[in-house]
Amino acid sequence: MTSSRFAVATHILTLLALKGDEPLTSEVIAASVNTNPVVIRRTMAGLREAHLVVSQPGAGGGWRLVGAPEAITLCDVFRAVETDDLLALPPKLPNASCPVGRTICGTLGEVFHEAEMAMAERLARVTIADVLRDAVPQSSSPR
Amino acid sequence: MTSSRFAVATHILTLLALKGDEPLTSEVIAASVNTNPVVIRRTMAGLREAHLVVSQPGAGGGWRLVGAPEAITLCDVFRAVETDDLLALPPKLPNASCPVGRTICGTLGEVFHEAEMAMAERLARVTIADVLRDAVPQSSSPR
DNA sequence: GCCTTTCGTAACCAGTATAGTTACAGACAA
DNA sequence: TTGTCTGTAACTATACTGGTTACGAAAGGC
Repeated sequence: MTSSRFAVATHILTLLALKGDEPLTSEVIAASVNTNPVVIRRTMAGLREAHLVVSQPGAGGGWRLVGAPEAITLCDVFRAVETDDLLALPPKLPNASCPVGRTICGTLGEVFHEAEMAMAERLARVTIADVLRDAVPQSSSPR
Repeated sequence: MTSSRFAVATHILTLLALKGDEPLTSEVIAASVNTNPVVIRRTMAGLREAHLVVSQPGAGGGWRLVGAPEAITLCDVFRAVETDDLLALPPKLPNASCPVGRTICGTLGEVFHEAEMAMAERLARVTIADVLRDAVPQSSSPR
């Protein structure tokens, strides 16, 4: 199981998309996510590094979305906040004197990578704008 | 990040496939995986419930594969040992008085499920026989 | 320049999960 | 009946997460 950082990050970005250009403080965001402002700032660190949001200290400051909600996919969000692999290899190396132990990590490493790519591709088909449309149906005109 | 149970379970099943009908004890398996026999038995519990292996107590006992290695996919193995969802929703419910907080869990729940299904489909395309072929290339005749 | 607001981050705590280990009861075969 | 296995409970060390407090630094209003 992953941490909930990915879910929290998506929630935040959707909230920022809803508010448009108005900067939101960590405290306001924390009230919607129902957690602590520090937890929000911790999550935002990854999003800022990925250039998905910008932050502004001082009075009247807060967080703003960088790009268009249509241009941010959930895959981008996932990559920004979730650094570890989802599927884990064993903590200790297997016994190299066994033919299976010698090869299993390489084999599984490839398969795991492909499986994670398949998941990422599915996430890439959903954008923050899609998530926002679920929250505020009238927020977007049908194409 | 998941536990390493999935990787360990795949290792074990490949080992059982390599040995054919000869039953392997937890101790022998533990030596190949490089861990403790109890860790092995713990992992096997899920595989036994899923009818992927059978166990036999007593002298000359141990573990044997139930079906053909070609018939066991990594998706089967994953489902047998990994019970939790991979992608997690936040521990505390969001604020229902916010339009995003009200809907985000439902929206993300669907997306997460679809993403996990995409991963499972990829895992279903690999069998224990495939993994074994990586370990012992001559173990299988080319089709 | 000073004061308020806000981010940025370190530090710490509680809860939880995992892997590893010991211990022992129960099942089975020779 | 004895030795060999599985099955499982219990305990430990370790690590990660989320929550919290605290405080420094940046920015803007007065």
